Amino acid sequence: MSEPDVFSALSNPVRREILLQLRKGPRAVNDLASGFNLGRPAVSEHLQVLRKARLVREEPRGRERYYHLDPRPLSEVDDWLKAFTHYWKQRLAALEDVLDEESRK
Amino acid sequence: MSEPDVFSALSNPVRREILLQLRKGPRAVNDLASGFNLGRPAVSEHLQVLRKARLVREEPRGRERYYHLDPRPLSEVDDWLKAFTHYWKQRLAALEDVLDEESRK
DNA sequence: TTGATACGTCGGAAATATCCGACGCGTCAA
DNA sequence: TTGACGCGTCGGATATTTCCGACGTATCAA
Repeated sequence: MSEPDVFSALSNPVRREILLQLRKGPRAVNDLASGFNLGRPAVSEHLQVLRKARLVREEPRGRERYYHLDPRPLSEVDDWLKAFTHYWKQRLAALEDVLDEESRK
Repeated sequence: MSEPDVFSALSNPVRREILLQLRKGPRAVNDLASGFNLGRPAVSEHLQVLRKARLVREEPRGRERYYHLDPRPLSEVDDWLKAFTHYWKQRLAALEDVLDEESRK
C-alpha cells in the first residue's frame, strides 16, 4: 500500500547493501539472502520495496528470479542533493576560511 | 535511542522540506511549524531527528531557537550515490543506444 | 511580579516497518 | 509423476515512527 518512494527505500541499510551488491550483476534471491543474517522472506520483502521504488527489476529464469539494479530513480535523490550542493560548497569554503584564519594566528 | 543516520533522516518528506526551507536562512520553530499542517511538537521532534543526524544546528536567541542548516552530512549520501553514478550513466547511455536503434527502424 | 510566548519533552495512540514460520505455486531433475 | 528447490506472500509478533495534548522551564513585555 506504500508508494514508490526512493528516499524511504534507501532508509534501510539492508536495502542499500542489496543495491550495492546488484552493481556487480543480477542475483537470485537465495543468493542475496545468504549474504545477510536474514531469512529469505525478509530479503524478499526488501526486494518488494525496492521493486515498488523501481530501483530493481526482476528477470525470471526458470525457478529462480534474478534481480537487476535499475539506478535511474536514484537521480531523484541526486537532484534533491543538488539543491544543497552549492550551499554546502559555500559552507565548506567558509569553514576553510575559518581554518585558514585560525592557522594564521 | 536512535543513531544519527542521515539516510533515515531524509526518509521523511517533512524533514526534507524543513532542510529545503532552512537553505534560505535560519528559522525559529513556530515559524517553521506554521508552514506545515502539523503541530509544534511534531516539528520539534523532526528537528530532533535532524539534530541527531547533525543536519541542523540550533542557535538560541532569547526565548526562540533558530535552526540553521548544516548540509555537510549530506556528503555521505552524495558519496553513496557516487557508487552508482558511473553505472547509471552507463545504463543511460545503453538506453539511448536502444532508443537510437528503435528510431532508426 | 504577572501573564503571555517559545520551546522541549513526556505519555500514549495510531500507523508503519521489520522480521519470521508456514503455506502454496511453479519449476526442475529423476 | 514425484520429490526437492526457489520464490512470493500471508498472519502475526515486535519494534519503530509519527503525531498530539499536556506539562514544565526559560524568556520577554508590562
